[in-house]
Amino acid sequence: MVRKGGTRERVYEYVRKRILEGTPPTVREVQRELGFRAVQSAQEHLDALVASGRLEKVGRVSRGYRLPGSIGTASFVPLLGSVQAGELSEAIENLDAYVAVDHDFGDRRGFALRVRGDSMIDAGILPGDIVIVCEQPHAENGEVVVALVDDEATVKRLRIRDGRVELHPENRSYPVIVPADPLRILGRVVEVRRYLESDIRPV
Amino acid sequence: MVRKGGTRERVYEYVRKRILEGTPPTVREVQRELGFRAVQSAQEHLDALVASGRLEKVGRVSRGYRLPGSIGTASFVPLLGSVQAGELSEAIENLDAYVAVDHDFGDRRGFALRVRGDSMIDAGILPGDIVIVCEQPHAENGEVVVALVDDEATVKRLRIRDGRVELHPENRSYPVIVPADPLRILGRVVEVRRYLESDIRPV
DNA sequence: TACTAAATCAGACAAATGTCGGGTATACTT
DNA sequence: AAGTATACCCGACATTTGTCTGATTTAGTA
Repeated sequence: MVRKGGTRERVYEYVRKRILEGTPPTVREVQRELGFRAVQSAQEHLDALVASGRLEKVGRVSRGYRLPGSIGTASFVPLLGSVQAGELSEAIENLDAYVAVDHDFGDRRGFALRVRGDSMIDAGILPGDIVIVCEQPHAENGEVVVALVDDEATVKRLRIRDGRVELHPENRSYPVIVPADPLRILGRVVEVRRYLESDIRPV
Repeated sequence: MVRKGGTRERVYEYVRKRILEGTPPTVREVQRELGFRAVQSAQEHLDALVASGRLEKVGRVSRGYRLPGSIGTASFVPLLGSVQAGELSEAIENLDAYVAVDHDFGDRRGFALRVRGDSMIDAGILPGDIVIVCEQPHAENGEVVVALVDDEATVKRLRIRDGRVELHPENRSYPVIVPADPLRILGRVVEVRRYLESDIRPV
């Protein structure tokens, strides 16, 4: 036996690579890749990897191996061109473009929004950028949020001064917004993206 | 038969949903979901969807349905904390963090790099931002590139003036870099990202 | 009505696939 | 020497899965 200690690692590396590529391998594909003459050899390595928590397994279905903790399972969130009034759900329903995210939204939903205007340019958020948003009705002081102002979604930094809620643009040319009505927050921005060349490819 | 015209669409929606969730369905899973009493019913819808180009199929393996054009098949690129000298390949080998991208790199490889310094701040690239890079040895005038300067990777905009190559920061506090030796370009920046809260989750 | 095309169903087969019981060899421990 | 754990192998079985042939139903049309 020339290489013994490294076999387990090679199995893991191969499975991980296949999962990240989008197609978890079958047990026999692992067997062939590693050169085992018995299925059981691959199976035992996989079992051991699952037992040690480095892999997870969903039922006894084919290609059922995953990376733990939903890691590596990129999800897609809908890209909304614009959001108006309270039609967030409807806007999400009708959209046909998605962007891949590796963010974990937990119980909440996520969506993406294309930024209009340069009111956040000093925060490095340029017109045309895409923000990834975690849908939630509340946010804390200092967080960048998507809020409804005049029935249109806008990206601003939330400030709370003396118990009063303000929306601060990060551009000296724009005024601070002090909402008269209770502010409707659509979500909190968790990521900013800029595609420098290719368009977003609709999924 | 109450709903007939919509069945094809329902099959497509289901398959797409499953693919985006990371696990393409088997033919019989489609059958069960749609309530068909025959496998063939699901099979024919799938064949039709493939024939019309709305789905793609890889060989006669299980769970072999994909969205066309590698769309929806998010891949992961390695996140490099720093790149020095010519050790790009080695740096990629050793990394343990990945970020999900929906960019299509074609034949080329992609990687991600954390930006140091504020030399590109006027281009909306802040310190700590992550750039997604398409590995390529050449770039065109005006493109943002990752290049080796003093054996360290740096992000700058490439300018070609009178046949001379220059690296322009987008921050008036920094000088234009005019490389003495032939410039070594690691790749072209195709995307800029900023995670506002959570750390990158290692994959 | 007769014809046609599409959709669905019925049944089946071969290959792929997950799983299991038991065997062999090696290294290490007691 | 005996025991034990690990890694690997052999053969096999039941499901799952992709695929095929043919029949039935339904809707539309000449």
